[in-house]
Amino acid sequence: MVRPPCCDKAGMKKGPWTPEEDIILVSYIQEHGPGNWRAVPTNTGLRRCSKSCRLRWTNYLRPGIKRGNFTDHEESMIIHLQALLGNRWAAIASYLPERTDNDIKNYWNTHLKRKLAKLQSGSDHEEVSKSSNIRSISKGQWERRLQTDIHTAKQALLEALSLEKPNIDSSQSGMSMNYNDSSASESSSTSYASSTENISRLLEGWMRNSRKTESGRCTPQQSFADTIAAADSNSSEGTPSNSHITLPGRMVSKWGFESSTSDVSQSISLDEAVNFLNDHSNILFQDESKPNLETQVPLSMFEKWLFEDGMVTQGQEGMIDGLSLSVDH
DNA sequence: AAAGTATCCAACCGCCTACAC
DNA sequence: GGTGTAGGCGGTTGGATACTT
Repeated sequence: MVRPPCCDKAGMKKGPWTPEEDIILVSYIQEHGPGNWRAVPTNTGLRRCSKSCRLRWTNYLRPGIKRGNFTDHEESMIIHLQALLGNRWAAIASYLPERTDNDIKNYWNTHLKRKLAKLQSGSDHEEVSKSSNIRSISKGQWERRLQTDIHTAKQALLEALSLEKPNIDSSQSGMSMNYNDSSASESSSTSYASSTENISRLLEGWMRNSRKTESGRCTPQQSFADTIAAADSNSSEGTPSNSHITLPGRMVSKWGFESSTSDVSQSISLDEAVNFLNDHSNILFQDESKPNLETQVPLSMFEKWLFEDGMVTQGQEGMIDGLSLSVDH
């Protein structure tokens, strides 16, 4: 039996997403929420397959995604988790809430794999191969253990968390507002698809145009060319602006951008927008696929449980240390 | 400056699983 | 229980960019 394609491939567009497509998708998701991807191309008129829409959202448009360089801590976490879980990128990504599985996978394939390979062919080959043996032995044990214990452990940790909630740095919360986000602003790529902040610039520009055209109404499509121009001019300035906001979908509605047929009936300042985001972040992101950070097991606790309880008792802490120390930065 | 090579990463492909009927 | 479908996942590709010669 041959599986039919997820959608009719004929007439479906492929390749990089355009700003307009992104806005249409974001606008649709703000109205309907993520999910039911099959209906997205039909309802939005996007000539994209449902999978493509889902991927674009989860890997790029979804709020809370951190882009740019991986920190040392993130890097060591990936190495540790990959050693324990294998190439289960989605599982690994669940412990790095701001990173997508695709990002982690790419980072592993392009950076970490090479680093580890370099290490393995290094001078301390003997020690490395010893660690590799330990790793191959421990992986199965740990997978089993993880399967059986992870739920219990998480429950316990969540209970502990509910007693003393850690202060979550706003810069690390699931809500990503890219103003002052150095990692985002670092990206100086000129291609549209490589920069999330372009979406915010786009929307910001669109808002500006909305105000400008309030008296003489025009459709989003009509003002789109101006918006692109505004985004481009912002982009060329090079320095990040405090007004660059990565907009979750529902925000767009608040500002009046509903669909191609909607009127531009509201306009608010960016400060107001930030306040709105702060006030509504719990609502805005509650149904995202990524876990809420408040319900996410903190990495330090997870690591502690993972490595102290297991590795130490099995005399394997050297493996992890060896791996993390071996990663030259 | 131009050509060749390496690297990065967004997006696609195909397989698998869960679920509805 | 069997079948069809949607969504999720990991592997891979290809275009763009960066770097080297």
